Amino acid sequence: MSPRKTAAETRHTRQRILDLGLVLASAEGLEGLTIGRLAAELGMSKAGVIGHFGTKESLQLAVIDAAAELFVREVPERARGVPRGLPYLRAAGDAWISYLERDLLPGGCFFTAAAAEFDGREGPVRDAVVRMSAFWQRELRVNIWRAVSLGELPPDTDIDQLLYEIVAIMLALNHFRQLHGDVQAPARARRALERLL
Amino acid sequence: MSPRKTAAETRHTRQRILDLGLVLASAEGLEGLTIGRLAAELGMSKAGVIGHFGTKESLQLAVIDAAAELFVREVPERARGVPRGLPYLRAAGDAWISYLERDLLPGGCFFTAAAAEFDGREGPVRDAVVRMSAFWQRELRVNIWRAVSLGELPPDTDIDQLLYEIVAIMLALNHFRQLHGDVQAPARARRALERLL
DNA sequence: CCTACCGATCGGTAGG
DNA sequence: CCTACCGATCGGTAGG
Repeated sequence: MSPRKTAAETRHTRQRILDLGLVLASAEGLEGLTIGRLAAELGMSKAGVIGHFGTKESLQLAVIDAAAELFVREVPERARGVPRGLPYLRAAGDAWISYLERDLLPGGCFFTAAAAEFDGREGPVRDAVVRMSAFWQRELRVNIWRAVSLGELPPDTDIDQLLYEIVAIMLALNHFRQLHGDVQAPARARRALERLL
Repeated sequence: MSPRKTAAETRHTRQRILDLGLVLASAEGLEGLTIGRLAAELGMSKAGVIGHFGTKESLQLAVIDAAAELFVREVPERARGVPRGLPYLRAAGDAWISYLERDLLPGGCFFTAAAAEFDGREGPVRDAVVRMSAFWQRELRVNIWRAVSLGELPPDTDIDQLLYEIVAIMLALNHFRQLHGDVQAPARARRALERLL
């Protein structure tokens, strides 16, 4: 009867926009993501694209959410069921390296790119990136703490120092892989992580 | 006689453009750097700005050169005269941390930001960023090799692994400082570096 | 170095 | 979801 799309079709279109937005934003940045380009590549009008989100900023926030979903699916979900503490840290670290190694997004780790892009700015987009980054670091920190409590790591472990060094390994993996095309970077990351844990 | 500017004045204007361009690009990215904004903040016309460079891409390349000059002045120059090998690595590492700690540019390390922005693209700008990054890493690598040769580091040292971990420390310093405002990050970087060297 | 201007694209809106 | 349109800004040029 009605030419209107069903709710399911609307959701599907929205997801198509976000899937492509994630790919484009990882390569060109969240600011370089434009409504016109999304529309052209999806065979839609600009109004059709932005209608799902209202403003470009809302679109950027939705893409960040989509990136977070991808990361959660690829890293913490793969360590689910593993005992908290050192085993969890090792499983999550392996999943994290594997996630970066498989190049799921053309621009590498979405959050590394977004963090570098927005660390000098202010506003809701920066805040969302900070929130996601902080959330995952809290998750790691809790597990480091537990590993120390259980005696899986030395009692004099500096928890924030170890967290710093784990994050450093992953940032470097993304850097060497994306900028220098270094195929040995995942092996280096694994070796560095083994030494820490 | 002539209303034309002298060559010295022209050079001075060009340098003013580059100085501001470096500040703006570190915060908003090399792509976010616009000719119109530079012109407005310098009280010039757009034609006056772009006339010094020809195209935006040439302007971006000139800003990269200016960033390289700043880095060289702040890091390798400060380690000049220090014996090559482990002493040089320690001096350069301290200067590098100090450079990031003093927040000389509002967006943190220019090359870290530029690397993340252009690692998913192609062209002369990306190539220039890769070249600068590779140059400095070669410098570090030579000194690691020498430190091993001189017995300052263990003979079984994996040179590229150590280089990877040094770069990782600096990437993390920039990340924690810029994104999370972590004032303890420089201390963490120093501690991690001491453990490596 | 300027004014004056170009076509292209930006994010976004009105109305259907 | 579309067409048609808006003002603003983009990089860049002509001519002086």
